[in-house]
Amino acid sequence: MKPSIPRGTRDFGPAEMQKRLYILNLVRKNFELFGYQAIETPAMENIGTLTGKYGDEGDQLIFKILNSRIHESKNKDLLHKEFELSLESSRNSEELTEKALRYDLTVPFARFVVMNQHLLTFPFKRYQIQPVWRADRPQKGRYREFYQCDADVIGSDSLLNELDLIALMDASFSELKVPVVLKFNNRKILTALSEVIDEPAKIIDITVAIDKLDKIGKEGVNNELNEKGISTAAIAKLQPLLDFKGSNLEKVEVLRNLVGSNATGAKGLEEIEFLLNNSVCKHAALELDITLARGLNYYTGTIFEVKANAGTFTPSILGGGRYDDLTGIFGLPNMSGVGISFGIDRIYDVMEELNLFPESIAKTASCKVLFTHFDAASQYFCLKLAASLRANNISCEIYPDLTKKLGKQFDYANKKNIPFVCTVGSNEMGSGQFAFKNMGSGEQQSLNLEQIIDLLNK
RNA sequence: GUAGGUAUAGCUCAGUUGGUUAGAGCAUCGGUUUGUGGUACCGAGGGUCGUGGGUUCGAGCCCCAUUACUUACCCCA
Repeated sequence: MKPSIPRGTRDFGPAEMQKRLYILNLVRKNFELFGYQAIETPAMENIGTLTGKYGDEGDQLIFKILNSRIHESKNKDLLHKEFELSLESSRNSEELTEKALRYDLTVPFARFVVMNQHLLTFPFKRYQIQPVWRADRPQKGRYREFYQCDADVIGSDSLLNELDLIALMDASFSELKVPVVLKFNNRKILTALSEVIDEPAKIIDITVAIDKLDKIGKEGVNNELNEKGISTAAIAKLQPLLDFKGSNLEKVEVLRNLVGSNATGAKGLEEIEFLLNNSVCKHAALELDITLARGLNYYTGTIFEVKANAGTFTPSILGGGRYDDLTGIFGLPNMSGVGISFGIDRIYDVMEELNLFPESIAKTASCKVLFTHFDAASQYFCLKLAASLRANNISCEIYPDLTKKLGKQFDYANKKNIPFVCTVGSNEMGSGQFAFKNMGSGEQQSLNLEQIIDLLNK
């Protein structure tokens, strides 16, 4: 059988993992630096936990898991009916599928908070680094299995949390040396907008259309609004938003004219101004993007999106925002939360594109010393030497196969970037002086075990 | 769902208007070198040319279908 893996999934070899871990460890370090604690949740959730949280398009992209042992069902007539119904529409039938792979980490987190509320101290700050799955059509920078690295605070509506997250994003991208634009907006503005133009029911259509402005342009947005049945008068009122270009503060004024009189709009403006006045970005370019909307349904306040600036390749590498009532659906109301999600797979792609990985990563060796030998006796002797090195916290390995060819064993060390080779034969076993070679310089000396340990611990 | 591109050795790819036994580099194994790697030289193994059909005296190459992968749109990390 020809080996293959499902489309949109990838294997990661040692070289790639070195680079992935570089990003991952840096992000994890910053999460902990800012006081977030690790949690994990299962790869699969009950399907009802996930559906309805991501918008119609999002729901279509959830990977569903077929119930096991349906062939043993006692009610096959019902199964036949459910299957036929599911051919007609995208409804979920729990008879056929009651579990699904998680689509993001935020919704499982909300579920976790509700189930574990008696154990948690609020405001609760958690981080979570796990894969998620989306039944998307893969293409450049888009995978069906990818990692999200989430940091969320729940149980606090203070805007200090937003400021802290901005600092966290700024520090992380600065350390990774990835050039970014940190865009933000506030869903309250979009809510107010839909009220001001008398189309409150169309808020999602409006936000989705506006979000596409930089891709399809003003006319494209207007066409889409028109197709969604938004009135001409309402579209006319939106034009100042689509036309405007200028500084962050000038954008605030445009918004004030548009939605300042609306109570929700005024609140949104207040929040935006607070973030503009108090956030500190040393690396990222902070930009109020009044057309940023984001597809996920659960956001209600601040929304974040970070775009990498890698020439023509400018994928969105982080998303996030505030959700006021995500736990309400699970029976715990009044729990405002805010969080962000680093997309490390795309960060990896950007860093590869811009050559941002430190060179030292490529040279990382599997261990420090390789023991080479000639026969079973000398190989066995290496076991004791290896144990001594490891007891001194020096990583090492013994060439596992028996071969008379030293060259082959040296070649192995060379290919694995192992910096030192210690050769053990009958002479060495007798004298306790080992042939110890530095693979970089080619220099070789005769040392006893103690001298080797001293040299490597320097 | 819509539209393009690709499919030849383990990997990356050549392969002329259709012509005899389908090639290269890398990788693997062996040798030059039976106690020393990177460089060099010599040699070996490894392919039903994605699959099925068609055109032709003759198909890796042309035509049709099909599958997989990939890119763009939609949406998103």
